[in-house]
Amino acid sequence: MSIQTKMTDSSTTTPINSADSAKQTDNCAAQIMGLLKQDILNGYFKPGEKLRMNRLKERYNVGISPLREALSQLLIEQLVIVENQRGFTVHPISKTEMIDIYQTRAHIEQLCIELAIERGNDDWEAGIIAAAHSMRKFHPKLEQEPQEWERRHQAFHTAIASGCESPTLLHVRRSLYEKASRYRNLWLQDNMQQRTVFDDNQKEHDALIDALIEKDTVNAKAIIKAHLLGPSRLLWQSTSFD
Amino acid sequence: MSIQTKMTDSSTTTPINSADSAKQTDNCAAQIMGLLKQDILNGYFKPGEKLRMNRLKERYNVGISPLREALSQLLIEQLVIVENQRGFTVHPISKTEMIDIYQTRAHIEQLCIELAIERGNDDWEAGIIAAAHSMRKFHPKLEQEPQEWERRHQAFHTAIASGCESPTLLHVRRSLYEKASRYRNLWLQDNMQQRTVFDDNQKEHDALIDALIEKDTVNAKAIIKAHLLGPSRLLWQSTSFD
DNA sequence: TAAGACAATAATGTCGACATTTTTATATTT
DNA sequence: AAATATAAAAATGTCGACATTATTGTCTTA
Repeated sequence: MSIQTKMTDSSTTTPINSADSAKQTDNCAAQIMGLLKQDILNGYFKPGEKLRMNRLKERYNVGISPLREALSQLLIEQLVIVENQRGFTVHPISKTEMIDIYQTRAHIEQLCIELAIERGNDDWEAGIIAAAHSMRKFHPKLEQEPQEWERRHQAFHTAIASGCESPTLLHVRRSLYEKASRYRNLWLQDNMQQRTVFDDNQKEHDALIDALIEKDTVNAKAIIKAHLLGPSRLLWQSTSFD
Repeated sequence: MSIQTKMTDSSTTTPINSADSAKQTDNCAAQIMGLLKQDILNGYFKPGEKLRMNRLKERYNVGISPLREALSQLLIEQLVIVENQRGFTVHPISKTEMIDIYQTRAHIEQLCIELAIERGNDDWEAGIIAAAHSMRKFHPKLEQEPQEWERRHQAFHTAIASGCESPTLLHVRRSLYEKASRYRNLWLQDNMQQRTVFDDNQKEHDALIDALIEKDTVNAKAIIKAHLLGPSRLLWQSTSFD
């Protein structure tokens, strides 16, 4: 019935593995880690919620050992916290932390862009154009499949940042993106209908591409900062939490 | 005989817990995580070395479960890697990765300083002066207790960076410092006798403090970059690995 | 009625055991 | 003798079980 013992039986694994990118080469704990991360980032497990082992066992159909491993990995990314003999808890959210994460993210993104303009070659520019095209084509279907649009949006910005050609810096960037996405998901549920916000987004994207091609570092950094921090300001002002 | 079942028996726990900062409030896995990290950073476990469970069990006197948990935590920090059904391995080192880590670290440190100069108050300046004094007083005993000097050196730079008042950014900074310390420890074993390097260090520290007090961001950023990347250049040129 | 002590319940953290897989050693064949 | 196939050995990854600890509910008492 569990994942790892019946690896040949596809009927039991598919309902779990079909959810997202779970490489078959990874062991059970790594797969659970991905699923658990998704559930936390998407808000299935609420901030501050206690993660009881029995419930997790039932949800993912695995034993305690891989669960503890998966939770341990999320521990370092500060998505869960642990207290001795009191189990695991979803990391609580706070307005101060959110502001800190978003501002740090803006600084890191600026750094990526600065280095990318220095080091980026033609392939880098081509990758940006391609990602922008992919995102622009999907713009009409924004309301229908928002998460696919978000995927392409992320791919666009990743194509830009990857020009820095620093795996270490990109690792930091990814970690911050994931932390921020918790707050973003909470926000998107309320503000998805605001189409105008996304139209402004599109204009900023075009301006950003122009600045990148022209290697205008100062302008590009200003645009990306506004692009990241602009929408989050709405969230800061809301007094829904903290 | 194990740690957690005989928590009242101090005779068996002290030889393990006395090694370093292992809070009694943490569970067994967290303590093992700290010890394991130390052993990897200090080079007890060599890069690329296979971490056999039986050996780890004997070394730390615990079962498999807490070991897997501890290793899972180090997995995210990229200190160990794991392959399905082939166990854990110490993350290998490479010259390209080292260069990337050090350069990223320099950028992050510059960012911390830039923000610290903006946001830092009198307490921040006082903390720097105090840490510098503590380090300077220990300078004569550098050869006798190099690791205590290193601790004070780190405390000095942390006092500076903490002025940015961004837990998220400081978390990133700490993570990069730990990754870099693997390479630094390998280097220190060979170059500890070079006293002149540390004397240059001292001059740079004084210049850095001056720039910080005068809120000379440009100068401070240049100094910290040279301070971080200067010594590492020696390591880059050595062809001892990769 | 409210506060505190005590018992019952539930949950956590670790170990040992078992099935599966990888690695090593041996034997066989050309 | 070298290469492949086979068998033995070791190591990994997961689960169930047990001791310890926290939490909840109940009962007593002021």
